[in-house]
Amino acid sequence: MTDKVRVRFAPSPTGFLHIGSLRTALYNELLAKHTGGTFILRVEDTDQTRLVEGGIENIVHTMKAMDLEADEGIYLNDKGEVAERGEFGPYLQTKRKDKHTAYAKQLIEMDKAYYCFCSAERLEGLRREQQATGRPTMYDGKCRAVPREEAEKRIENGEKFVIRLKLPKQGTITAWDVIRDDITFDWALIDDQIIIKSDGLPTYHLAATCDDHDMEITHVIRGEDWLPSLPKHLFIFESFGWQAPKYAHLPLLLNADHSKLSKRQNDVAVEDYLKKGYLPQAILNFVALLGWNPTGDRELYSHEELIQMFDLAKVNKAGAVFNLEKLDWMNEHYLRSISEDEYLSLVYPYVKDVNDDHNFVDRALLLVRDRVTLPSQALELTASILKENVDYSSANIAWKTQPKEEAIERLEAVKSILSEISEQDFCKRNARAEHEQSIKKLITEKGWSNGDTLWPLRVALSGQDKSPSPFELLEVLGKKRSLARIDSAIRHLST
RNA sequence: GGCCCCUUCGUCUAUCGGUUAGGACAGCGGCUUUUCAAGCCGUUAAGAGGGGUUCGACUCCCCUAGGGGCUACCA
Repeated sequence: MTDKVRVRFAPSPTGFLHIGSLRTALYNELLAKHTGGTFILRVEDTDQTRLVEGGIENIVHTMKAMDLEADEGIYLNDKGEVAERGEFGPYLQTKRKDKHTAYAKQLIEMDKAYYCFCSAERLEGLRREQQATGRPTMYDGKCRAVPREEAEKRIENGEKFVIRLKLPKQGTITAWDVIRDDITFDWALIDDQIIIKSDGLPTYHLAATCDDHDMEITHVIRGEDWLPSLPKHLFIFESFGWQAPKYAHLPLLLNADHSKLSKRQNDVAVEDYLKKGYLPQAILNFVALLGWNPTGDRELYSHEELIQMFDLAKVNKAGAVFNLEKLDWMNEHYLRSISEDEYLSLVYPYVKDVNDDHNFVDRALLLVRDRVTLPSQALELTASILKENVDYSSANIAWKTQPKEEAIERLEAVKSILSEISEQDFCKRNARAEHEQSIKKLITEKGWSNGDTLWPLRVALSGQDKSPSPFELLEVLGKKRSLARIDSAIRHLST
């Protein structure tokens, strides 16, 4: 078989791109790109009750932000409107309703499906009774006995109906999964699944299988939660005499307590992570390695490298806990590997309101770069530098048990050498090295220690027990602010 | 309850019968140091349990246990 790979990501437009769906989409895309195949985006909107306004746009937009774009199917045009491209459309499932209806009728012709007139009440009662007696809850097949002529007459008379699959009642079916190998199911335990709802629209089972066939999908990569319905899907392919695609059921993403990843315990929308400032490449890298790792001794991969190394057969079987600590670490890594300009543009929006001096703000942001995990933290990390009046109430200006008088003496001495430096030299690029040299020279000459001089100086400049070094602060603050802060600290010590 | 899937350090994972069971995050310790980070170095920590198969099992098979998913006119 040299057929080109055709894979699809088929989300429901129920609001946002789920982080688990992101991984499913990514694995689909990786397989397509790895093999030179086609990545298709189809939207499964057959549940009219769960549609969300703008849901499709949001999903496609988020995928694009994550560097995932389909080669075929749904996309957003220049105006940001939902559009589609490709030879196998439509790619919006409800637009394929006529095809689905025709396929369902064909199944009925072939005696692989039947009309069912059972009311919701009867089904509910049946289920309750089965539960009470400890039996598996499934449809009892009552309408299998309704002759087709009678069924068609009832439909003509306007009676509500659905169409169910007429599954075998005995025997087993063995399905093959790329990740899990053979899986055997007992037909007797599988429900006659509804494939056409009373609103005339198909359920997932019919729509997805028929569309996958029509779109010539070669590999279906989806979540493990679909595994139990695989026999029904294979039954449909078999009934039509179609060749089924290869199936790969991905392990689930888990909460810390190992339950299926949920809103209650985690942020599950990709846009939530984007909003917090996680970088797309960090999210992509992190999610890719949840359930798969090409080597095991390396963690950082670009999208391109993931494509090169992807191997569907090597995907794990067990679910993976979605653990933010590693994502944080990756985000820090990527935050430090991008250019200064890129870094600043990510972080600047969070602090732009604090100080009008753009240049000053940028330099402060650069100073805390090694401390930033998420761009949103930039504000608190730079606050003590950027605000004009330093508050010393929460810090000790004197070092350890150092007497106040000594701290004042050291600050006065440092101030006097700093006063000699021109405004321009004071804050020129890399002035920090010269500040360090001259202040350390002073310390040596006087026979002082680093601690009893540098601690008071640093706290004088930052107002914080914990902060960047005094030399860096001097350079970024500039002469005027630095001297003012030293004066202010001395005053604070004197009272 | 029934069916299906899964099971290596706390977490993500490597290992496709022979390894001192490797890496990463987190943790811990150290170096550096005026502080906090960063960085560098080091370190703790794992094959659920029981049977087989085999010269040899984390790896193959069976059982048990535990976890998860599904059990809708939702996907």
